[in-house]
Amino acid sequence: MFALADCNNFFVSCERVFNPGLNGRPVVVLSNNDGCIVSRSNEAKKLGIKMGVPLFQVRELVQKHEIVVFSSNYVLYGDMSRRVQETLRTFVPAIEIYSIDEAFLDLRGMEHFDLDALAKKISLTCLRHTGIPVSVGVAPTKTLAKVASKLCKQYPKLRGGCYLYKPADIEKVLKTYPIDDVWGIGRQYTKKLRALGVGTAYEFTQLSAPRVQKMMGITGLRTWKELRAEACIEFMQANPPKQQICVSRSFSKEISDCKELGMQVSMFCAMACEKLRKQNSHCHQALVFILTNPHKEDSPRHFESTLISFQVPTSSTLEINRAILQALQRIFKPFCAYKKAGVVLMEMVPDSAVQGSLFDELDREKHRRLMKAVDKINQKNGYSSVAVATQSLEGIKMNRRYLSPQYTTKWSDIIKVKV
DNA sequence: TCTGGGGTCCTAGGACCC
DNA sequence: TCTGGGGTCCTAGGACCC
Repeated sequence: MFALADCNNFFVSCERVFNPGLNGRPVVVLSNNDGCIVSRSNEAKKLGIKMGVPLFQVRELVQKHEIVVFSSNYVLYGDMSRRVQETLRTFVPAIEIYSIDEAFLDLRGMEHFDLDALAKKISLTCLRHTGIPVSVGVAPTKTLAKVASKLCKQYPKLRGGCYLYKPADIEKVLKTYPIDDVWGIGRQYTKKLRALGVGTAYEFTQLSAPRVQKMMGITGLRTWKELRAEACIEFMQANPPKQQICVSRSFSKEISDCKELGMQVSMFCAMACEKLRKQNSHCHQALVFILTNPHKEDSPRHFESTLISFQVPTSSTLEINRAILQALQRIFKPFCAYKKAGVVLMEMVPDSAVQGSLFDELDREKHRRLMKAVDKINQKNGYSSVAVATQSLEGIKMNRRYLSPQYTTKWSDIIKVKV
């Protein structure tokens, strides 16, 4: 058996923990740059606010119903996520962190426990310890555990925990479960399946295996098997190092000045390199890209990227930054208004497997020690206490009009309680 | 006026090798 | 006149996830 612990409306729930006056009111949280709605309270969902819509398209609705709006506060959400994870770890030997608001729990070998009671207990404990409501679904496969956790959200009677294992129960649930809510079935497959008259998860399980494989490949077949209670998506306790690391942002105002753009890109580069070192990797390649606003029809559109290869894999911010800024010079076009830029690191190798070169001119040991010191200082004293001089000192040019305090990570933002 | 930011896996087809 | 058989690697594109 596997469990999925899924935080309900996670970003909104984080805001509510420190601002209980928001309970019962419609609340939404925006993406970076205050662009789109990425988290909604149940009240906001009921008002018809869709996931991912740009804020400006629902402005009227927001005003009419006095929907409370927040910019995304990832420092807060990251910290709350860590607290939930730590609570989960106290219940099971192994958890797989699937995303900022979801984790799978390995319950293999725990079948003699009352798993329904356990699920409810986990949910209640998370709420008590962190203030975040969590839905815990337990089932024989990961895909069915996802189904079960969704049931918790639909039926408050379940008190946050649902154990779905009897074949008859599974069949009953799948018969009313919309196909597009199944994990692994996205928009394209939904369209194809609906055209075949498959509207529920149950109907999908009734197709033949070869037909499913032909239409949706091996991944589709896995989903099909999982819905039929045959576990085939592995439980991954340790998350493997990333094969790509990307840092990119949209800007609040378009940038036409090469130097100014360089300062932003330089900062993305430093952020990406920090992530790279954190997972103990070096990279062979780096890519920088810049683009103009694709939504603007009348001004010149431009997307450009360039790839840099390093002879010897590197994780030095200095080396990568220099190469990236040179590359940026080559692709930058004057008279273009750039709306977004990013840096991607690729072709990773572990620190321990770096192939050196006889003709290397860089003192890599010196860079390594310097980067280690920089990371340590920044970790202790806060983000970009020490930075490359080409980096922007003002941070990212980003709208964050509705930002909440950093309640849990900044002394001055900690809530004061009056006695 | 205003439109996010990260990732992964799989497959088909082309280039190339012997 | 006739024109093999087996393999690998790489890339782009398409699907998916949160």
